[in-house]
Amino acid sequence: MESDAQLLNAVAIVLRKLREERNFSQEYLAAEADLSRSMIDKIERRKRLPSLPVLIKIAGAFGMSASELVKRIEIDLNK
Amino acid sequence: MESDAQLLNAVAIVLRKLREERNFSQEYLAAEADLSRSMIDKIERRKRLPSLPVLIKIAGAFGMSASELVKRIEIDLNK
DNA sequence: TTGTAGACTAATGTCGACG
DNA sequence: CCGTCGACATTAGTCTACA
Repeated sequence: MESDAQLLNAVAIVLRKLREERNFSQEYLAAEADLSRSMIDKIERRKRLPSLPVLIKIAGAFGMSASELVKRIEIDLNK
Repeated sequence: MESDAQLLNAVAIVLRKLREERNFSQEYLAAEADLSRSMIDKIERRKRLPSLPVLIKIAGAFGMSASELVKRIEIDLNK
């Protein structure tokens, strides 16, 4: 099953890293991405996996493309 | 909302194109990606948007990375 | 500012069937 | 081989509240 746990982990780590690099609060990021803070929080705590539209929104909030964001997740997955 | 309809459309088009390029049947692709044929069918007919794990599985079945697959979707979105 | 959680709605994904 | 669909289970995502 290639373990969703690993994926949850990678997404959480990448998201938090990007957010902290930019000194974004969860609330600010949520507003920029047009998401609830609850969602950001849950992704970072590995309680939820973002859907494709959410990935795109988050990538947009970070000023990058969704494929770039996914690439970072894949890189983290292979560690 | 950046319209989910456009996204549904782009994903459907990219998936079908890749599948037909490789002469994969829906059933074969579903087996390779460890998904139901129903899911492949629904994505191609814009009834469902794939989640991140599903995107990764489909990309794997096509022998490409998820970021590469997402990139193709983004390219199609910008047309 | 973040972690946590409950209750809820919406969407995803499966199985099985039929044409 | 594909389009379609209903019933169902699972997961994503929101809102609210509290430490």
